[in-house]
Amino acid sequence: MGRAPCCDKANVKKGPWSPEEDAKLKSYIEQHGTGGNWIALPQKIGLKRCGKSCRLRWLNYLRPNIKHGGFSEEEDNIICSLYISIGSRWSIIAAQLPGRTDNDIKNYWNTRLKKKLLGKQRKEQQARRSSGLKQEMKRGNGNPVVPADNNQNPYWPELPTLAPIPYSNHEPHFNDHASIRKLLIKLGGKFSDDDQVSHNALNPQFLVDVSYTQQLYDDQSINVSSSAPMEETLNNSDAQFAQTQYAIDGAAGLQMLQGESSFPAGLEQMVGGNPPRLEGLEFLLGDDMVNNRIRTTYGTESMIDCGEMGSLIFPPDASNREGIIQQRLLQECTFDELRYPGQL
DNA sequence: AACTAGCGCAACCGCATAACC
DNA sequence: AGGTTATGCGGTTGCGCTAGT
Repeated sequence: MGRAPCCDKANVKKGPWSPEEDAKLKSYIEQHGTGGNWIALPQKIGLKRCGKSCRLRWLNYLRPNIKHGGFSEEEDNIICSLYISIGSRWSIIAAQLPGRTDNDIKNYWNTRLKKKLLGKQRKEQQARRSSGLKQEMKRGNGNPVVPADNNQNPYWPELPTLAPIPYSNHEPHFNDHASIRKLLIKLGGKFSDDDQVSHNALNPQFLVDVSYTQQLYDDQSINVSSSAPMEETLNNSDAQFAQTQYAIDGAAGLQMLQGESSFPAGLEQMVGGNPPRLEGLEFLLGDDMVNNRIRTTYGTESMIDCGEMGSLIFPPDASNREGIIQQRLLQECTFDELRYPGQL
């Protein structure tokens, strides 16, 4: 037996929403909320729409503070970084971009950003090829080849260094402990009272102080401890999440270490726990990268080695910093010191 | 001016999972 | 514990607009 349909398809209107329908839905939700039941909502308002459709319309279009179009370079950057780290998990990516919906980001990526990066990549490849050719000609080599450069990823476009995202204090998400906790649990998954933060903590490739995220969250520190239970840390309002460290293992974390990104540290959990989807990213990562993604296995699915991802994403000088970073982390230096070397 | 191809976006579909009974 | 229902999410589709011919 198949699954019961969520609504009576015959009596449900489809297609674009009229301004009247929008107004009905908006005013009702603004006055009464969703009532926790989207399926019943259209009947209450007298809309001939499926509950799912109402929910989508509200979330993607009618909800207050929704931004449409006009993506900034910074937003592009964040989307790219996150896409590489976690794949097409649009809702999580959207959560890092206030006012953006998953649908919007998905559309933007599929229709523009991918092409934009592809264009950049082609330009760079061309430039590299021609400069290599010139060098070989200078040396008098009659059979020029494109120079092999293991440190430099030819597929990653140069992206400007990110400034911190100016999160609004009025943004509803992440400005309370419960939301942060929810996010981190969602991202990291398994936190029990006895648990260390994650398996990453047992093998702390990277440890960073995440005090930087304070700026993002209305001055409420989220300092997640690798030595204290996650739950306890998140519940500890008195200590205001006392200065601790958080294990980072993966592209997103490394990126943060190197000051190239500005999304919350909790995301690294996902990088470690969920293999990034690289299919279709050949233009960014190169065919070899995508095809030979078997490095570390998580169950039956393979994922790419995060260290390799790191060197892919960062320019050569940045990846050389890895050793220094690890040394410094051993000395328990803070993330801010890494981000702003010599400035603190 | 008419036609067409490509693009961008809103909306739909179906699956996975959470929540409830 | 197992079945049912609601919700959330990512992939896909279809339509309207625009630029090119």
